[in-house]
Amino acid sequence: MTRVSWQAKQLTVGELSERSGVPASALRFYERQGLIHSHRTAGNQRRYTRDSLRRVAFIRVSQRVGIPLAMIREVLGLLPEERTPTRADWARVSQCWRDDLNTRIKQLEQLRDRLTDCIGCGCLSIDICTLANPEDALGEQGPGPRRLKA
Amino acid sequence: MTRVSWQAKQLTVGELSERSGVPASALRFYERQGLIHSHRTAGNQRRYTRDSLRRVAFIRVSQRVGIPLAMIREVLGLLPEERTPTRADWARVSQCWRDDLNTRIKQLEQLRDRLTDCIGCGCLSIDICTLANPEDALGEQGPGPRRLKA
DNA sequence: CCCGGACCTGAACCAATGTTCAGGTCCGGG
DNA sequence: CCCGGACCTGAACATTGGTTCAGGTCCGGG
Repeated sequence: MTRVSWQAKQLTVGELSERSGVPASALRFYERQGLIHSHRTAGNQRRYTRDSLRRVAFIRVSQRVGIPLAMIREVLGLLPEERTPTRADWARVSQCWRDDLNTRIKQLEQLRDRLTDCIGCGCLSIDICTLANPEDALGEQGPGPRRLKA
Repeated sequence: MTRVSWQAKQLTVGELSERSGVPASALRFYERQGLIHSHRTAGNQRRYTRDSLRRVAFIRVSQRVGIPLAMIREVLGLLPEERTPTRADWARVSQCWRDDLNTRIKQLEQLRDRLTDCIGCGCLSIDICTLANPEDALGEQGPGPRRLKA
């Protein structure tokens, strides 16, 4: 049981892909975007440490919440470099989404509660209705697709 | 007060844009995509009837909920042709999003409740965690950007 | 009747999020 | 040592939801 010989198995792209359910092309893309990292074998092939699994999982979960990759990259940047992140690290990072998540939930609930009223009652005539004029809450953010704003 | 002379004022793109807060370019885009309709003056300029305001409002609200335009177009197709939609019509149509909205809210709540647990406790090691493997609920839908799935 | 501002069209472009492909390299089991 | 499957890169393409631009037309107030 020598320390050195027992290295946690490094994963190839294919393996990480299969384990995470994320296509290898997407993994390479995430890497180009700086969301995950790998080191290379002598033959220039990617090898991932096991915590990449958790990073990838975090990415997908975050995307489900509707967070764009750029923002995910930012909070992933909060994880310690050169040290395998602990549970506390992950908890701290995932805490980042809680407020966002709560805000989103509240917005959707408001929307649900007002949708029928608003559209049904005729106040969806713009100008008045906060549903149709949410600029205050959302603000302009420049061009490009906007996922949860619009 | 002749019937014919009193026509509800038709809106130009610029007016509809200003009233709705939606850029004229977007309105033309929606029209190309079949989400709104106009008729033309002799000089080929667009004129919108007033209920376009409500259509546009509905589109924006729906987008806020995260519905893609294609789906919005479909439910707008449920509105009566050649008759100004009544409140009941609108209510019926907006009913379409309620289930979706409730589902989304439930998913987000679940996500919020499990996020810290899951990531914090280490079960975000994929394979096991329903957060990271939501295929059952979401399913594959082909290529391209996926907004709320991912 | 004229002029400037609003409007028209089609094409090109943007950004996010990936996928696909061509052409070439690596690696491990027999 | 060899072969087929996995991997590499860079470029091109896809999709959603628009914006911007060039080049030309319309329309209404003076």
